[in-house]
Amino acid sequence: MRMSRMFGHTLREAPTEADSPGHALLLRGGYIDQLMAGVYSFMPLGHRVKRKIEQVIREEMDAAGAQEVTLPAIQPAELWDQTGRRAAMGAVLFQLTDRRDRALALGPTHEEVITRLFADHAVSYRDLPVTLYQIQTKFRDEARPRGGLIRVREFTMKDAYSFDADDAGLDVSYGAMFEAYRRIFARCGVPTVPVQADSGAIGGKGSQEFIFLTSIGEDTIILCDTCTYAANQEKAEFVRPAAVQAAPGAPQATTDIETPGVTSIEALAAFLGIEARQTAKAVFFMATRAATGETFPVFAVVRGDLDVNEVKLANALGDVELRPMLDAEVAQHGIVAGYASPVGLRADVRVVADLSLVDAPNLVAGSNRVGWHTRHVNYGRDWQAAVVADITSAQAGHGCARCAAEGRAGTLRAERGIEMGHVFRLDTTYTSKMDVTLQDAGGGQLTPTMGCYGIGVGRILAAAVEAHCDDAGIAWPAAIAPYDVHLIGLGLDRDAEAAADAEALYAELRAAGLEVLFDDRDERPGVKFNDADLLGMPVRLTVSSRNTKADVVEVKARLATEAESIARGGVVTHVRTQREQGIAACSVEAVEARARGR
RNA sequence: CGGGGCGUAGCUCAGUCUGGCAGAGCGCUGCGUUUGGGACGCAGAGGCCCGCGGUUCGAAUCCGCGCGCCCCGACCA
Repeated sequence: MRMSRMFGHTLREAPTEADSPGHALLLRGGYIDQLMAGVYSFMPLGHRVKRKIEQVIREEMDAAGAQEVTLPAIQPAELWDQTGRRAAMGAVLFQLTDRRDRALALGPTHEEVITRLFADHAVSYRDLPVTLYQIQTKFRDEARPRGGLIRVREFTMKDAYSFDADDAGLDVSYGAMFEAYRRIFARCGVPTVPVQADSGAIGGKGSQEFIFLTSIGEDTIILCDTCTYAANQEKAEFVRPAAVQAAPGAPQATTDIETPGVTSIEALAAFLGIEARQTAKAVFFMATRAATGETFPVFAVVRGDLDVNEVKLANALGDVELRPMLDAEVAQHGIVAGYASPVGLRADVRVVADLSLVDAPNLVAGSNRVGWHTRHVNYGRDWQAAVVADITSAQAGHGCARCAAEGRAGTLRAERGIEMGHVFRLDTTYTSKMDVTLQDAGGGQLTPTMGCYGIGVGRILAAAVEAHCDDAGIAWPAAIAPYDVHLIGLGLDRDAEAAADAEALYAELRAAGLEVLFDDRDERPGVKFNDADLLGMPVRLTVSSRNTKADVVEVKARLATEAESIARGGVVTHVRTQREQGIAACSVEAVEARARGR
């Protein structure tokens, strides 16, 4: 491509909308353009990167035995009613009506469509196993798009769906996708860590996310410093710090103490001169059961040094949506905010206790009257919970549960990260809701078990830039760079010989199968060098009068500090070798080694 | 959905408080000089000052109502 003909210009200053270094570089380089909140165009350079990422994905999916399809983006809304997800998705689902007033939706994901397609065309166990995938535009009306290409409302996603006869089959399909994902992220130069994750609204029995660890991430990831345990904070298990045990003898009798104006755990601990873990903390929610629409109050109790984890709490209650209780509802249920107590609660309030409370004696809890707390509150003796479960979040410094189970001491740390891909064991969640059965080998019927596997193409692009850039610009991983080589011609309008040399080299490189961005513009050298650094092709070549006279070409890898002169005759081979080395550098081992080490 | 900020040239931003010719730098066009890390001179082009309504002799500027974008939070497959 001749730069003199390429659509789009580089910017010296980044538009103010840029909110990360990588996003700024993509905007400055003319890779992407924002049309509205969370909706982007990919300009020629950005489009090329996107296509290359898709190609990597396609190759790995095909190699894993998956078959590519294209599913409709526009779908009947009633399909979403069959699984109850039209309601579950809520406002995130883009909905519209056609001219006959039929309710439609723009696909945010395709479990329903693929399950229908599968049901229509698979008839017996002999059709299993099968994995189908597509690379498609998804639509999600996110409440708040952010982070450049990270959280957007229209985006390209690769989604794959596996169908198997049984759990053992699902394990094989899931494993194949998991390994393909590791290769995809590595080849694209994006370091990721697989972490245990909550399945969320998509349902199913367990899932793992591939996380790119970065300070601009929107998820909190918990990692062990000793073993390989890693999990999303929504899901992470941990060893609770020990409770302060009672002095020898039985739990003491409760006594009320006056605590004027003391409504937070910190204030309470300071006021009484005790630790936060010697207190009980209460948080109240309204829960709505998704299946029935039934609404009920929830009173969550955790030890004072821990925080309620809403995802875990919702899971402990089973298939509910939670929202914080309004002030009026708090009063209506006889709860005194700031001094709430699990002791003597009304029967219609569902009490859920964290595991940390069961063996923590003599805690200080609220008295359920303004200005008073109660000492020596004990679970079992003074109050009971409908559910006792893990409903608190792991935090940095907590113990690693896996290490503890295996007799080691591991300490957890917390980092920010972005979800690049997510693999789910859906089990028969969708096939049973949509009533899909196949004939089995024995003349009976079987309900296939599913897996689903997603990757955000735009997120890979954005993360690749965040992971590979410097102050001057982008440094693309070899496999996804828009062009393999950036060929700069200096002073070509003044030197016909150098101009002919540059043209010849441009042709030779292309004839050798390399993709070349040729800066043939009438610009000063500084402009060209700076644009080359900004745009970030892996290799830069410079042809100029003095190089042509010496029968050499200057070569510089994007991140190298110095250029080197090599004989004109060896340029094509040299570039090809550099490209191969660049691709080899993105091995699974090399990229994953980088992933945790940030 | 709650809180905050911002909408003026392709980009970055002055001008708004205190109403009175639509501005600067970069970028863009032409000519000339220059030419190895974002040159210089001369001459130009480019604006629904987010929109609508109001106040006023007069509104980018003041008032009201919208819309859009960004940030923090809530939410997030």
